Amino acid sequence: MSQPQFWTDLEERGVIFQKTSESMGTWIDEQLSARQSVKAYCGFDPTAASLHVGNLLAILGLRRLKNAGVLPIAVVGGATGMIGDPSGKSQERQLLGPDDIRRNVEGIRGQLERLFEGSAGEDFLLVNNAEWFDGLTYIQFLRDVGKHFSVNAMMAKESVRARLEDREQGISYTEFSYMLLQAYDFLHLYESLGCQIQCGGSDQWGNITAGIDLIHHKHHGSIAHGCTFPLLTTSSGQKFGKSERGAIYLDPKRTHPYFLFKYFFDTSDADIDRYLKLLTFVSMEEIIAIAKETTNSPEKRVGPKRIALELTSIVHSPAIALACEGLERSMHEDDVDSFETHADELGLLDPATLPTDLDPTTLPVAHRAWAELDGGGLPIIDLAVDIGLFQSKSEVRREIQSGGLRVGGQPVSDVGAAITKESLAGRRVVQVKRGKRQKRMVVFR
RNA sequence: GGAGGGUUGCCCGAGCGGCUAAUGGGGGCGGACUGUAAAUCCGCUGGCACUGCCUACGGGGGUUCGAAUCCCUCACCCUCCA
Repeated sequence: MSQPQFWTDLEERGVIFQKTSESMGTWIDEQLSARQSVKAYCGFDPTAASLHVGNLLAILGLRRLKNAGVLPIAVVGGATGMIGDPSGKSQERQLLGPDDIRRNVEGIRGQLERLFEGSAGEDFLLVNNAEWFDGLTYIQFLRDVGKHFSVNAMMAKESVRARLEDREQGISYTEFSYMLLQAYDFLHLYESLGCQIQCGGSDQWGNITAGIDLIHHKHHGSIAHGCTFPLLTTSSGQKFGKSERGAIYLDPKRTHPYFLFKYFFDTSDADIDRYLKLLTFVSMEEIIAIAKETTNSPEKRVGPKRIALELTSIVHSPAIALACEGLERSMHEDDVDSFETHADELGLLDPATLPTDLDPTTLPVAHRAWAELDGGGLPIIDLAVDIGLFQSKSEVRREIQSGGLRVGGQPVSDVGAAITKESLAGRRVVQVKRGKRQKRMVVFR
């Protein structure tokens, strides 16, 4: 039997890593053609009040299904988040309190509405599994759910086995029980909403199949499907979505949009194709064209630029994406006028509109008082540390000695050099650059 | 309960009385090359008031002119026996 177009596209892009059935796509198609509603859910851990780029693949995966006519359900693990999923974790997890979780769930809601381009309750559903776990007693749970699981089978699951074999870490009974909770989520969604599909990261496979087994046990002849998305890594083996500064959040109050833009803009050639396929809605034809363009004239950097633009648009907005691109170009070319325009668009120019609570070292701009240039001027060695480009003055000295520090495009050769009003030649902005990539615009006012 | 082994810089891992801010590898940063990519080669990689001083080899104490290196003690981890 032939696969429907949308499913073929998913497979071609490599979005589907594992699936419970070869005919999953066809089944979805049949249901939709018969005007049956199809629902698919994916769980999100409320470990922080914001999602991060590591969650994007799953969210966009759900959105692809949504585009095909499936109703997405995002399950926020308000209850299970209090337990901690052992999958993919080598350490026992720290437990979150109910207040933290409640706050985190609220933060995530808004982000999902933006990413699903709709409102919760209509275009997609957002549920918190605390709703059905809070009233459930332990005894009830063991009778209704626990009875259907064999410990022997549970111990064979990869997520558990890895921890059993690790004598240093081990696994607590709490985390061992996690898969039952997630299985129950699926059962509950099946019974209450008729949800028949669960998807998630590839580390969720064991939990997903546990849920399907539970549904089959409770409802003979029922149909439930599951699929996983591939584990996204960078070609250099780094964990996707982690910068040296930590996780990259979708919340602009935690991670400035420009930082997110830059993260994707720095994508290496080897990852371009995969990222375009998995993280954007750019068509396959266009992806092939971009690959060709990258081979022919790599200096245009159409691939990385496209990835950065697409993702910044999806996460924030097309206008912000364009401003980021403009800012990046002006930073690269050290074009002060253009920099001021774009920095202003992003609220980076005026200290009053500057996003607060952000790690200043992740921002492309630093603000200093004009008066600091009085007298002998502002010593570069001090400034370079203050704006977070270096951790110590010794580092700056070494950098100067190896010729990697530039101010206003000019290499600094003297360790004792200072910036003065005269050296700025009437300007109020100057670029301080460490090597080729780390740079910051210093604005004096 | 008994017997051993271990804890070194961001990570791994040498050193086992002075020549050790501490070999080597990884990572990170810079330079060359290039396309704001990757690979490769070269250099740097505790701090400061930087030809010097301070801090550092799990914590504390001691021996010694001098200890990461020897002794005592506390904490944590591992292995074997019961």
